Amino acid sequence: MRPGINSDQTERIIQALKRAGYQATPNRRLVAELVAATGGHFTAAELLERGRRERVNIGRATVFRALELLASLRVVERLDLPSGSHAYVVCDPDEHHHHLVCSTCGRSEDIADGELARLVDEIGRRNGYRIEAHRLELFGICPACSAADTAERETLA
Amino acid sequence: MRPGINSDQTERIIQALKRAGYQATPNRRLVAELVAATGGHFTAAELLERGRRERVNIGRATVFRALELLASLRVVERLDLPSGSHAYVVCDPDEHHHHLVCSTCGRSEDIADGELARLVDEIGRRNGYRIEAHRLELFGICPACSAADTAERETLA
DNA sequence: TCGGAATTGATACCCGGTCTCATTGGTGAT
DNA sequence: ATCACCAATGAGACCGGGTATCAATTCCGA
Repeated sequence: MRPGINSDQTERIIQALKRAGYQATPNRRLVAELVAATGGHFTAAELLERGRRERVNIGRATVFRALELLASLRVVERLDLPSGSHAYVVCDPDEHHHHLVCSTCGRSEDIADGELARLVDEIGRRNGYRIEAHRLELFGICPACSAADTAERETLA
Repeated sequence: MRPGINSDQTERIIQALKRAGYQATPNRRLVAELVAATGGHFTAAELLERGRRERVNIGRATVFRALELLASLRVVERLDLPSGSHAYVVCDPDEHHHHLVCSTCGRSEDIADGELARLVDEIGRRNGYRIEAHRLELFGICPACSAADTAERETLA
């Protein structure tokens, strides 16, 4: 992990906590760091495991609570993978967006809503629904994994 | 429930099962009927409960298995509600589509992919991802619930 | 009618997440 | 510095949705 980049992000998360009136306790700092240290998605169980490597006594509930808190601040978002399981991703709390997730390495990109808003409006109008929320999730192979994949294929051939 | 409409749909589900080489057992017929009898989404637990009202000894696993089977045939799809819980909806197995779900009554409409495909392509290209799957979910208030809501509001006023 | 495969029910289990509750720690007013 | 109080924590029980196991049944084709 590149310290410069991630400690920035850690700090941003901590600030978000404080701004919302929550304490920046050591546990929450730890979770913030771990979250910031992943470029992609992670499960609660993974995070817990990583957390326990640094602070043995951190409770399962504490990790879930921290994640829930971060989710409520929109610093983190929970996504539903095609497999049916859940994962969390760090993301930009400031604007409505969607996620593009690499199914190989788990890396995730924020996608601006863009034209989708128009499309969603139109669908609502056409069906007479008052739309309250929408969610778009994209899954695929990221450039790096794509490259790695073809490289491997070539070595085998 | 209107027999004409739903027995058609029940039959379609049964046919799909047979076509795929599965037996149309009494249990599966029951599940098919129950599924067809709902206009909107339902949880596995609800379905089980309704099932037990008609056939006391139907097992929980059997219901889950039937649902899983129908899902694999794309007759039914599992969706992730904003609340985080899961629900199932009946839907058209023949073409890729998305769902518009009423958050009040649970009714659900199939939405054709339409322009979305183009948008998805473009996002993939822009990010260098090879997109494998995408999912759009819309939540809102259906016309009927909207109407009921304003009606109630007026009586109160 | 028979034999093997498919289906079933009961039940134990698993996993992600939440609840409870007693303890600990932090914070702000004094 | 002290104290009172609320926020946060850990342990562990609990819960809900779903799956695995396994023996008993049912179905279907020969």
